[in-house]
Amino acid sequence: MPQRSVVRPQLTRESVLQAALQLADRDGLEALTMRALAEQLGVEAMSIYYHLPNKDAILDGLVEVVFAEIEQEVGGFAPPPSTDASNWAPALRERILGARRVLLRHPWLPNVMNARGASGPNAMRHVDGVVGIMRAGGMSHDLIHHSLHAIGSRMYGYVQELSDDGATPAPVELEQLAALAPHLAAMLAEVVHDDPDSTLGWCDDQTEFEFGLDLLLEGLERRRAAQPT
Amino acid sequence: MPQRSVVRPQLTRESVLQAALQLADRDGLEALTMRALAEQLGVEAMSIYYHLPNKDAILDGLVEVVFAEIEQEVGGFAPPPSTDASNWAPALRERILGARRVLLRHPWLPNVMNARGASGPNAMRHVDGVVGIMRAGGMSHDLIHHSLHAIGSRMYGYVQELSDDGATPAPVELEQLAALAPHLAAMLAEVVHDDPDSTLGWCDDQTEFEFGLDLLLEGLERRRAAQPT
DNA sequence: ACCTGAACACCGTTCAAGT
DNA sequence: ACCTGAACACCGTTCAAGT
Repeated sequence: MPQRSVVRPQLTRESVLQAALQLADRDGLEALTMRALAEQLGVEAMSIYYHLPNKDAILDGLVEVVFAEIEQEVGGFAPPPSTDASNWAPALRERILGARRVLLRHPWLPNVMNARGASGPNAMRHVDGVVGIMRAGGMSHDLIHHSLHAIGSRMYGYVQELSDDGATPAPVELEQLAALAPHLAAMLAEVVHDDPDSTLGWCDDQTEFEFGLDLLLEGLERRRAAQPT
Repeated sequence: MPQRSVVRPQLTRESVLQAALQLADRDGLEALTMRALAEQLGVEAMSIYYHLPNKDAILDGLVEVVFAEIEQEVGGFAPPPSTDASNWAPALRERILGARRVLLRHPWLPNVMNARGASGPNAMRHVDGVVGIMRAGGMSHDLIHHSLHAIGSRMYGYVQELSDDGATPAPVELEQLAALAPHLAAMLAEVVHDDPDSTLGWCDDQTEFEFGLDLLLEGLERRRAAQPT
């Protein structure tokens, strides 16, 4: 007699992730243990493993769930149709502030991304939208690439890097990516093509660091010179 | 007969931190456990607790050890004597790149700072030097304050924020800080004074986020407009 | 197919005990 | 003063077993 299925709906991947999200939002990331999560679900800890292979899979799933929420918040990842050279920056600004509004609801997520990365389809499509906005603004793929590094910590609410893991994608993977994130795939194809040496990690971290740093220093010097004396 | 004191020098706070640094550099942060650290020292795990109260104290100690290394690398935290409005930006650039060179030798440290903060005396004096450079360049305390937020992730090799914990320092603490980090203390005194509402967390995170974001967007727009067509 | 219980190999840490 | 050993309360996870 499946009486208990009346009081406790059904354990699924989705219900586990939903409960994990609530638990982390309420009590923080360190409170998200398999045992605490099971208790919240009214189930034994080991039951979770039937629906998700391990805790890392839960964390990866949470990142994707939140990026789905970001997609809602910004009205879809596609660049606004009217984006051009005159308004790409405000469009990107809105996109990034929208992502930030969501991340402020889940302040523990940047730490998860920092530890586990954010390379699921939703996260990829988010980046794709940002690339699309810059592309519509008339930026070269090379400049877009540098820009992604420069704004990375802002995009993800202060996290490490975009993807040091993002070692050179094999051509096959790049084809798969193109279906999901065409702007991003086009950028990668061009950047990798232009610099074929960079087979292990296609980004020169030092160059990217200095690019972003100089952007900030230039802006600060302008602010300084504009100060009332 | 203290024979073993010949083969194993003496356990001290410093030798524990030195071994912890080596262990983290070699095997990563997740390999730094009390038991593994004890083994590296040729001692039982519990012996460490005689010299340091707990693991958090070890992590805090490591942050300070690395900031001492940064002090060496940049030739002292004091601003170069010749710093003025014409060269403050290159001076700050060198300071930040020097810190980065050290952090690249200890790539696990940003994660420690992210989790534990960096509020020891050496870390404070590092920030003090940065404030001093900007001050010598003729920036107002208010602009310096915004600037610190904007370059925070670069200063610390991509970490969260400067100090959300840095809630309003009590006047007494501020006096103590002045002895260690006079430029920083002067800035805090002025900024807190100007905005007395901000008794809980003297920074408007949203404002600081947008300040840094706009700095980047402006710079990127200039780069875009300068592209060859 | 879905869930459970006992057990294992780890953590950081307390506490009483050794020398 | 300095170090040890056993034990505790946690982790994530394996594996055989239940229904």
